[in-house]
Parts: sequence; C-alpha cells; structure tokens
Amino acid sequence: MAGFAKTCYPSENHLLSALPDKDYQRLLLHLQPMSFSLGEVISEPGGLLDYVYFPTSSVVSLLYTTQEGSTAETGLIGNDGVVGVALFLGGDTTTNRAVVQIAGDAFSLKAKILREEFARGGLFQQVMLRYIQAFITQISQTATCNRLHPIEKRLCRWLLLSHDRVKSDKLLMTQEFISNMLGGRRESVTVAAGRLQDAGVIHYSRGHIDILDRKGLEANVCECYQVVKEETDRLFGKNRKL
Amino acid sequence: MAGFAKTCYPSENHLLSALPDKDYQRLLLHLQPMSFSLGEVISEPGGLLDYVYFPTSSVVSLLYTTQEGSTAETGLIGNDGVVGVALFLGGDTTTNRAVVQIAGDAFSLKAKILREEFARGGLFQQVMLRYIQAFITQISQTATCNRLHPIEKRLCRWLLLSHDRVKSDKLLMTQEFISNMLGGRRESVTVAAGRLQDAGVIHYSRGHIDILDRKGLEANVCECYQVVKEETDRLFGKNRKL
DNA sequence: TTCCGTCTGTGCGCCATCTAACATATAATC
DNA sequence: GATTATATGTTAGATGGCGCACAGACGGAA
Repeated sequence: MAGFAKTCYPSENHLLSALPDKDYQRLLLHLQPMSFSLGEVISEPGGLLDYVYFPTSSVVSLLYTTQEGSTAETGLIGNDGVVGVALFLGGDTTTNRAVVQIAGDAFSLKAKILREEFARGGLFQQVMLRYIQAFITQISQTATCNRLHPIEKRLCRWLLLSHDRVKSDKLLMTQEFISNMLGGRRESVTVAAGRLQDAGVIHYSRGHIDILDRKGLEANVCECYQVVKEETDRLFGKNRKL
Repeated sequence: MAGFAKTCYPSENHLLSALPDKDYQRLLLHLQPMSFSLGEVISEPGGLLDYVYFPTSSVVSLLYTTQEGSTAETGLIGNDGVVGVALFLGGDTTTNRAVVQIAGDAFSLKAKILREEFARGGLFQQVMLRYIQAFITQISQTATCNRLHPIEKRLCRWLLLSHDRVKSDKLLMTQEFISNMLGGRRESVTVAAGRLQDAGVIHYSRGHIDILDRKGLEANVCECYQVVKEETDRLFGKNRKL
C-alpha cells in the first residue's frame, strides 16, 4: 500500500463517500481497485462497458470526434463522479469517447451489481441521480463557454477543473493534448499558456505544467467555472442532507 | 376541443406514448392540459418548479445568461421530452432559464406525483432515465457544435430541431430571438438566413419563417444534428423494447 | 394616410482564431 | 556526445464573427 495511502480508499471518491455507512459497506464488497494510464481509452463511441469506474486520483475526459477529426471535450470526470452513467440510464452506450486525461487510480464496479444497487431505489440511486444533475450542469456550461468565451479563459477553466480533481500542483499534459480538449489549435493554446506563464500563474515545460498561483487562475477564469462549482457544492455540499 | 384535435392527447408526447398502457392510464388521471405562450418564462435559474411539463405542440428552450447579458441555448425540449428533470434528479432547481420558444400545448404533472411515479421504479422511471441520456447527448453535441461549427450550420441544425418538434412548416420567431439561442449576433443570423433564403431553402419575413425545402436544410447542416437524432432513435425507436 | 415601432439589410473597421510553414528547444535513445 | 522524436515558439496571411452605425421595409395603431 506504500505510496498509495491516499488513493486506495473508495471513499476518496465523492459519490462513494456521500453514501451512508451501510450502503457504503455493502458496495465495498464489489469495488475493485485499479489504475488508469495516461491516454488510455476506456470506451469508444457505441462501445459497451462491463464496468463503471469511480475515479479517486485519475481523471477521465469525454470527447467527441467529428468526421473531419476535430475533437472537443464535453465532460470531465474525476473523484467527483463516475464513468459510465449510460449503464444505469438505460442507454448502455454513448456517442462519446472516454479517455484518461490524468493517470491514476479508480475503483471498478460490475455493471450487473451497479444496476442491482440502483434498482434498490435507495440512497445509492439518489446519489447517482444527483450526480447526473451535476454532470448535466457541467456539460451545459461547457456548451455556453465554448460559444461565448475566448480560449485563454477556457484554458483557465480547464486547468482549474483538472487541478480540483488531483492532489498535486503538477499536471502531466502537452499543449497539443489540451488543444484537443478545448477544441482549438495547439498554437492558440501556446499563446494563451504563454501569457499565463508570463503572468507567473503557471509554469510549463514539455508536457509538465505547474500551477504556481491558483488565485491567479481564478482571477482570469470566466464565470462558468464558479457556476458549476457552486451547483455541485449545492448538490453535494456537507450540509446537504440526502 | 375544435382546433386542438391533434394536440390535446398526452400521447402526442413521445415519453408518455412510450409508456405501457397500464402506466399511461394511471398517469392520465394526473395530467392537466395547458398552453404556453411565446416568450413565457417557465422557470428562472434557481427557481423551484411545482410541476413538470410534457410538451405536445409547444417547444421550450433552456438558456444560460452570462453576467454580461449574453445568452446561449443549452437544450431544447418539445414533444420528445419533459421540462423539469431536476425534480426527479433530486436537485430541484437548475442554473438555466426555461423559455417558451414556440407557443403551444403541454401537459403538466405535479412534482409530488412525478416523484411517486418515479419512485415506483417501473417503466416510467426507465423512460425518464432514458430521456436523460438523450438529453445529455443533445447538450454534449451542442457543446461540440458551439465550438467547432460556423453559424450557418448551427442555424440549419436549430431550424431542423425546431421543425422536428412542431407539425407545421411555419415557425414564428425573429432573427434577434434566434441569435440569442445560437449565442451570436443578430446581424450574423441575418447574413446566414439570407444565404439560406437565396438558396430557396427557407423564406422569412418579420418573424415568420417558412421551411420550404427540408432536404436543403439537411444538406447544409453539420453532423451534430444527425448524431443526436440517431441516438434518440436508438433510445426510443419503435423497435426498442423497454 | 400617416406615424411609429419592430424587423431586416448592409457596410466598415477590428480582433480572435485558423491555416500553414518553419524555427528552436528539450528529453529520450543510441 | 550525437541523433531523433517530441514539444514549444513565432511568423504571415486569411477568415469568421463582432461592434457599431445607419438605412430601408413592413405592419399595426392613430
């Protein structure tokens, strides 16, 4: 367990930790620890999943790829959520690709068990449904942000979203990769990131990004970041009774 | 009922018509017919709904308004869906405004009854959850489209989405209104719509739009339209058993 | 008919981002 | 240490959409 002390507990995932002890314990029997590596494709459009995944230290992006090969991220899932909601929504597959954006750990749960737990109609179901709403809020705000906000603000938002989901100030990702998420060009990301670096907010070098000044990112981001954060806090905040 | 013959049945709504007869009949006791007028605001961000609404001939847009007053549509709900999903997802409110985009009829259902029906865990729940997935697909594709596709294609998509949800080839909406939905300027919509009119695809005049050549719209639209349509058909298609 | 409000057309300068090509720098490998 | 692949920097020109300003054009009200 050495080196994994902080991420080897399912309760590192906010959905699992939101469960009452009784439900948590029951689920624990079926949760399998696992790791995702950077760039790993968890599912392709139309692909069937055998498991859902509750990330603890890993982060997963949902991407759509157009016929011409352009890509844009529609959603981001870390220790705040679960990968594979289509399995309990009843559609089984989705139109997106799920890619590991930040390598790390997760817990898997068999689709069959997931459906059984969900069908019990108890607090597990409530937590999952509430997450769906948080997820919808995130996608909606992404739609708005993509239309109305310039790339530098979107970059700040994306760095903050990623930073929120890991324990480190260091992120491993190239500008090319980021441009695919933001749906822009690599050069545009270079320029925007360069401005943030000049301002002392971040430092980057060949795929290594350091968040030097989180407040600085928050000062440059558009409102979209805060809107989603507040809604998530409202839905899952500590004072919120289920 | 004269003049409403085609829209006064709840089964005009695809979610309600997807229910087995037994569930449909039980729900029927609680469904109240009603009308929405153009521009009517159904709910504000953070506003609590007492009812959910199943549109038959009306169409409702979900809009986000930024601090500077810009707007962008995140979702569109007509006879294919239901307004107020937050009520059974557990969040009760959302960050969006819901505005009537096309006047028409709908059926209302009390929040309390909705929750009871949902909690039964039967086919009603399954239909609602499957709709959630279709809805997520729509928002995701909007996020992609907003980022990657020019206004003329987005306009085509939006006209097709609206056309799909009404029985008429005539739409009542100004270019100013459309620009608010597309998150662009009125002038940009004028130019794009002008091109479509020159091509003989639509005709418009002071808030009246005629769809003259639906195939023409389909020829100009981006893939985003088809992706959502196919996913919705997959989830709710006639051959799909629940 | 006349007036007025609303809706649409159009031109011009501007800026963010795109396309494309190429230059440089660093890490990994030999 | 030299080579190679990958990551980042920097041009220059094209373009789509923005902001603004104003000109018609149509419809309803007086």
